[in-house]
Amino acid sequence: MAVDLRPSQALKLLHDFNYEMVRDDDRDLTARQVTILLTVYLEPPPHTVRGLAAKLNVTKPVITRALDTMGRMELLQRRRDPADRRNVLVQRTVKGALYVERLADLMVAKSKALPL
Amino acid sequence: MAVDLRPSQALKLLHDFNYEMVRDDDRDLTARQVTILLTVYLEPPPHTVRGLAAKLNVTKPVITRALDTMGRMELLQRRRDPADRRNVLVQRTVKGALYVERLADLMVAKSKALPL
DNA sequence: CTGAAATGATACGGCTCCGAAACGATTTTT
DNA sequence: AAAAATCGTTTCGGAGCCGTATCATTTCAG
Repeated sequence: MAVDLRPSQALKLLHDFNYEMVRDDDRDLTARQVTILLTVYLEPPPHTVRGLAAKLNVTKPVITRALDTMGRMELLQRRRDPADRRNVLVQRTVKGALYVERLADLMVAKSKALPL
Repeated sequence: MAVDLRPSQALKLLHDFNYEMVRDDDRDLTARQVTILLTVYLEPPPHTVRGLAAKLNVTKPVITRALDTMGRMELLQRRRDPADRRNVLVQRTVKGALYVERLADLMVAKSKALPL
């Protein structure tokens, strides 16, 4: 069955999802950080700093700093590319997988509560 | 028909939506700002600083500053409550309505593109 | 009429993020 | 082997957002 979302439902879903995130977490990820995280978890590897920067249309330092931040949070990890040691490969972590799973569950729960 | 979203679809929707927002706008709203904006546009008035702060579980200055920022962007506007001049009523604007409409359209478009 | 309560705004110091530019390490080209 | 190119990081000054504490205005209670 296709996902058929009306504009009013889309807005309510967006609101309810953000509302829950804002209420729960003291400090949450920026839109850029979420996009980086989900890109790494949803799209096929490898993910490099340069590749992510080009894909998201941001500068390289933005990626580096986002990796610093989300690395501290253990949501992502860096690893040198053994083939070309100039590259840094961005990889998933257990904690990151759980975080992404929580995002998915929250979206699903909020979508189920939408009015017909 | 109910909105039936699987976890993998939810994540892709979240990713695609954020991706587009990040790529388009140089500077985007924070999760808190989005939540404030959608609360004002989706829930029945009146909306006061104190009421929004309590609802979102944030401090009052957070709301004041968000109103400063989104007021400059003309997405929301302040108005003194004539009945009780201590209150500030947060109201919609034409520009804000267009912005919210754009959010809805983007969500709908991305949901239509989801795999079955 | 005066003091307390309520409301939103402001001041402050701290933290994070930003883009541009410069930098060190590594690889590729000449 | 030297020079050029590539990649990610760091540095810099600037801007935004944070929570706490305080402030001015307005309303309400005694």
